Amino acid sequence: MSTTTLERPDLSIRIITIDAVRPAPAPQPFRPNCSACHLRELCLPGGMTGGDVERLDALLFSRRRVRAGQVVYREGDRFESMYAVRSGTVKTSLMLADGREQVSGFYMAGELMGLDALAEGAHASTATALEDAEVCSIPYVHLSEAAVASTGMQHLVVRLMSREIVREQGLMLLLGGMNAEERLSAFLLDQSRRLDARGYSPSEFHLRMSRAEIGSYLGVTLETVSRTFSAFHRQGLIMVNQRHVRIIDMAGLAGACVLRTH
Amino acid sequence: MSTTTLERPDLSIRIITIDAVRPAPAPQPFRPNCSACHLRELCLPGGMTGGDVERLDALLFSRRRVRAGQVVYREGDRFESMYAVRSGTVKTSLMLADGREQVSGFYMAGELMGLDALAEGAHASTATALEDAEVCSIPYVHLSEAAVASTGMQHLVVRLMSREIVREQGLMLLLGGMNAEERLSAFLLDQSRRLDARGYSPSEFHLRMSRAEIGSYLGVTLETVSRTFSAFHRQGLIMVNQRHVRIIDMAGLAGACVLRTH
DNA sequence: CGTCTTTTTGAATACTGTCAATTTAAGTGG
DNA sequence: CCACTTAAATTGACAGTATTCAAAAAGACG
Repeated sequence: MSTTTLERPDLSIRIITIDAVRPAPAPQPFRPNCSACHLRELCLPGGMTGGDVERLDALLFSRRRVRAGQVVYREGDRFESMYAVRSGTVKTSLMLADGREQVSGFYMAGELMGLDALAEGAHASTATALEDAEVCSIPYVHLSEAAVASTGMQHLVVRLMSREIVREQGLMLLLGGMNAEERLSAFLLDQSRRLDARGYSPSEFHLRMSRAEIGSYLGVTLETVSRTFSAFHRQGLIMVNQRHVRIIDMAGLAGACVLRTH
Repeated sequence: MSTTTLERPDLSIRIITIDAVRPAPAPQPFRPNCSACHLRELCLPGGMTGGDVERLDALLFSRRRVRAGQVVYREGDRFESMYAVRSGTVKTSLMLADGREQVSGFYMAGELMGLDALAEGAHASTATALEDAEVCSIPYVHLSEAAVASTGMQHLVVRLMSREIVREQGLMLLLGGMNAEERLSAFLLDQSRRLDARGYSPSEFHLRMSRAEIGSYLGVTLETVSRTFSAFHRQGLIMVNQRHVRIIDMAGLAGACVLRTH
């Protein structure tokens, strides 16, 4: 097979800081505020009025660096904060009875994690950074207090949770009624759309997750993921080299996503 | 195959009322109150303090009868109310691009539907009664106003939504990593547990949904559902005759539910 | 009682998982 | 910088499971 050459405009540069040799320090004293954040439109404050954004700023978020492979929160941890991804990519996963890992989501800049924790007061999944990342920690007690004062804040929380419910419904459809090609094309189109919304190229990107993680998320084996990538390549829909993907035929890929007759 | 005879303690009696021949009347003037409802513990008020239950009573719920096959709300309808099932069974489903129906949930007495509507202000699924049923309609504007006054009410909504997220996560695990036998045993055990919580027999019950609906929900074909029922019968785990199920070996059925190695 | 729907069952096919080997990339230490 | 080790991805062969197509049986309903 010919070696596919792709530009790599999105390779992250690992910044080796002093932190790497010091023992892990306490959360950094960063006090980011939402009104100045470049993710304003995508993240929590999206669609909020000025007054409510100021209320968000008053919640004393803290920002935390997470290195590739490190955990943001762990399944079973007492619920204290929700987390917004500021940079990098994070996966959430559940540990199954037999010790295997089931990936339940991938989160990009501006997306919120940890909404499944409110039911039981403990996190229902584990969040792990797939690359060096930054997350904003949103203390729930503060958010909850703010919601008492402002209906805008109440609706914010409710809308975010409802959005998560709808997201999971989409995944259920995918897992319930699609074959391997449909699953992978839906996955690639979803990635493309979300990267596009963040100002990256929708047609050429670098996947931050392994074949095994994609497979777990999509409910197929890593071998099937790999084979399906190759099949798309042969069909001229994409160019793929390891984790680098270039979508050649966006419409064709969308066509592969039509639900099968079942 | 031998005909399995089962008692049917749960056959519903169709009450034919005058309503059946009159044109559909406006929602009945029932003003049920939560504090007197026998579903108090299972439903919205579960775990609430006296004051908050009184606030629920003040929300002016209305109760509505729904006949088998009728729709409670439809995908795309503007979101005005959430619904609690008071009696009967309701399914929620989504219409796929190719016209097929994908079942996303089954709801019993005390369970809440319509939480997926808050994100977009429109219902994301259609709720259809599987048998004659009664639902309580909970106007969201009233609930929202009550939440302004009471943190207890705020937490109620948030907890309910989080619970729905966790429910869907469980379904994702099922769809993502289980084979047909594991799916059906998980389904039967879930039905058993929920019927048990409502005071019905956990070991013998009447399914209100068709094989096709079960299959859609579990992500397999109706033929596979039927075959798997027969297989469980042969294995001595259950007795099954059409929609009547008696669980013979609860532990054995739970054993069939262990996640496969994948 | 006949019609329609639902359920069951069979046979053949297609798809995906499993096992195994190879290739490629990435990381480590001399 | 290179050899070595480890991990990730690809590919092939085969087996197993679920789907598809088809037909028959059992209920439901007017």
